[in-house]
Amino acid sequence: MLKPLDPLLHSELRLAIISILIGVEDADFVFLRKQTAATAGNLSVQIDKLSTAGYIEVEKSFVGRKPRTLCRITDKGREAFKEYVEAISEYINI
Amino acid sequence: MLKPLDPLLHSELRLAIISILIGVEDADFVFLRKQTAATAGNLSVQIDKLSTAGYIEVEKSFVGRKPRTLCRITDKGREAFKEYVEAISEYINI
DNA sequence: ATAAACAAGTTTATTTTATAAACCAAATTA
DNA sequence: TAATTTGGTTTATAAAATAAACTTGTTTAT
Repeated sequence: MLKPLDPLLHSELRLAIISILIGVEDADFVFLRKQTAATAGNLSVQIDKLSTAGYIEVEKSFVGRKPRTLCRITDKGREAFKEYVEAISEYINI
Repeated sequence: MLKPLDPLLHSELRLAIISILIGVEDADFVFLRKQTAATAGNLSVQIDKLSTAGYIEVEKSFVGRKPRTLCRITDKGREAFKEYVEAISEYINI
């Protein structure tokens, strides 16, 4: 039987966010927006879901006088991603 | 930029169906139901979507007096699956 | 100095999906 | 012959994704 797919990660935008964050120390909202080409609203919502689940940490600050939202993957997020990769591999490895 | 994920395949149950069908000549409703552990209603709906999209062919007949719904992947479905695998690989290959 | 445009998000509303529950017709079993 | 099972479909509900509208503050042009 195929492994179930973590619904939090089985979402195009959230998976893209995690995929980006896993390769870098951290990334801010503006960078994620450019990389994913998502609308700001959608990105905001999905960052929130990942943060609520504890898959990423979000740090809000100001750079000069502009707000800045920094995102970083957590150990829990890394582990969830690893499991997701294992699971989906079953589906795509014939 | 990450490739977009075909929304028709980026669904746990539809992906499972295609994943199964790609490895066999054909499979019937009962078999798919056992393999996926999906409810009959959900399976019925998702088979319909894949069929409407031309990703699978559905052949209804009777065996003795019991109805039988046979599913088989099409070339279009095979091609879509191949592209989906290429796309999602970008997300999961760190 | 002030109006217009832009930046960085958030909130709310709408659309789309997924899923389950209810249903149906025919066959089988008790 | 009544109840249950089989093999589904249809309809209703819950959840998700997405877009549109809004907010707060900043920069630019007049």
